[in-house]
Amino acid sequence: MKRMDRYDELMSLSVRKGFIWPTADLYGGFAGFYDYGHNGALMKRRLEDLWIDYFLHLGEDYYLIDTTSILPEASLKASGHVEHFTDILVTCTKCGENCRADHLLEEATKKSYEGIPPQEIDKLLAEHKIRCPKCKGAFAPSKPFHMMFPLMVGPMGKDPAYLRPETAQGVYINFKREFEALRRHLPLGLAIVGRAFRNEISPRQGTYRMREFIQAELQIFFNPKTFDSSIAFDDVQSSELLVARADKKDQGGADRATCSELVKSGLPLFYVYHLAKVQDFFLKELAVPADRFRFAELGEGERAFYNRIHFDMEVKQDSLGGFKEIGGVHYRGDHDLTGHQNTSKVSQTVTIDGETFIPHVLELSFGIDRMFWALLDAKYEKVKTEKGERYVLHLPPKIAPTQVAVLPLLGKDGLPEKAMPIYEQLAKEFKCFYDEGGSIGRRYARMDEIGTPYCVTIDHQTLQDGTVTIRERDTAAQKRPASSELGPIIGKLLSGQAKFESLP
RNA sequence: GCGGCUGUAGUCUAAUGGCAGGACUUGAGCUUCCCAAGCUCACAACGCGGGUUCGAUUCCCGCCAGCCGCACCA
Repeated sequence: MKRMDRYDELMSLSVRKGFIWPTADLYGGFAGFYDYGHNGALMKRRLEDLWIDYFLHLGEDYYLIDTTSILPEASLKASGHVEHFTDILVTCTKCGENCRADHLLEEATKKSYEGIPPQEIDKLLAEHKIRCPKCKGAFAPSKPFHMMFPLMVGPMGKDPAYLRPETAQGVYINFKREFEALRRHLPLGLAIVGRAFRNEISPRQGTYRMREFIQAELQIFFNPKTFDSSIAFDDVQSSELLVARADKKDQGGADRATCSELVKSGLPLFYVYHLAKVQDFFLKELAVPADRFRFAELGEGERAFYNRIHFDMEVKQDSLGGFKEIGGVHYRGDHDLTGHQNTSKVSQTVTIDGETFIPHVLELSFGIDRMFWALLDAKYEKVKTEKGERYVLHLPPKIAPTQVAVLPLLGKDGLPEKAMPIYEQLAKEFKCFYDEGGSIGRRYARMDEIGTPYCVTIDHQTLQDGTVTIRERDTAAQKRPASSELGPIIGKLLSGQAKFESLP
């Protein structure tokens, strides 16, 4: 299927069924912003909960914290964002072309102008006689373009601040507090699931590049000399990872390499271990097909200067034209804590077993909205039937917005009266949907399309012996337990403790 | 941000300088003993603003949004 056809198909599902749509589309939309509807909000919440449950169990001292979306300028100066998250743009007075001033200077002089002060730019451009690369026109005075949204806080607006461009800084500036509160243990994991904001020049491709988006990030603080020895590497050493090294990732696919092989190739043991855990999350928890997942290594010139090692998680999405980044695993060294120590003048060193050092950071960073969309792309399937075709959203049961539907086979003969108490009972425990309108096939199809994993049907036999049918979404197979056992059965099916085919 | 294309019910689409039509969906009812069956009825749209015109969904301009290409994405 062509990319846009698939994209339109998914966006149509999203809009029709209450997953996601453009913010303020009542007013024509708002580029780079999306709202979640009732199914989308539930699914997103479940995805976040699954992420939290999985990643906080990677270590003993791993916790969720929650920090503000607005940060004072000083903290973002220390992180480098005020300086490096700004592009100096110059506009051609003749053809209107926008260019990055530092790139023009670098091209002309072959020197780096990373983070050059804006007031220097115009002078330098004039000195080197740089003109528009397209039409040779002259440039208007340069303007800084800030990827961060600036705010003026307080009644006089005198306190400069920004909407956070990433959640990570909330963790770094709270590290010392949590290190004390959690009684000076390393490794220490601190996670945030929350919103981040970037004033993208050109938001495109739906939820792929948004101006307000949700990150799930785990920052692991550790002693680089001892971290490897605390890792249970035996658990993963023979696991195969799907990896595209920097020189090969343009070819589109991925190679399989065991964790041991990757360590032999020079990657740190702790780093490979966490790659394995991240891959398990995608393949086992989210059930992304193996041929749609890979780690893509970022080479020297592609990664930020402070990232010593950087692999992105990528999921192949037909709606976006191939493998697209969902998140990254970044070994950031002591860059962040050192930066905050230098600016705040508060020591970020720790002393453990007589050794004093600044902890290193391994960052596991995920875009929730991107994962959300990738799941729709990977799981929404057109299925041919005898009479035509229908759509099934094969979401993992843990992520499905509605978990079970209760459906009387007919809207008469006392079946609704029998079904209602069953629904009320299940609704105490699960997100449960009741529907008695229209043919049973139509109601199954409706549930299939929003990914409801199980449907319970009340028929005439129920009136006689109290049994009901449970129908599984992906196979349409049915089982027939007593209605009194439904609660425990569905609970086990949803949590993965029981398999449908092994039900009696 | 630049250039090109586009914008009609929830979705997909038709036509038109003079009452905007259909299909699917949705809702109500009938029917129906397990996978979008059938019948009846109903709800529901010209992205926003301005201009030309007796009259604009249609032509023109601006804006917004989407797509493609470029640029951008520490």
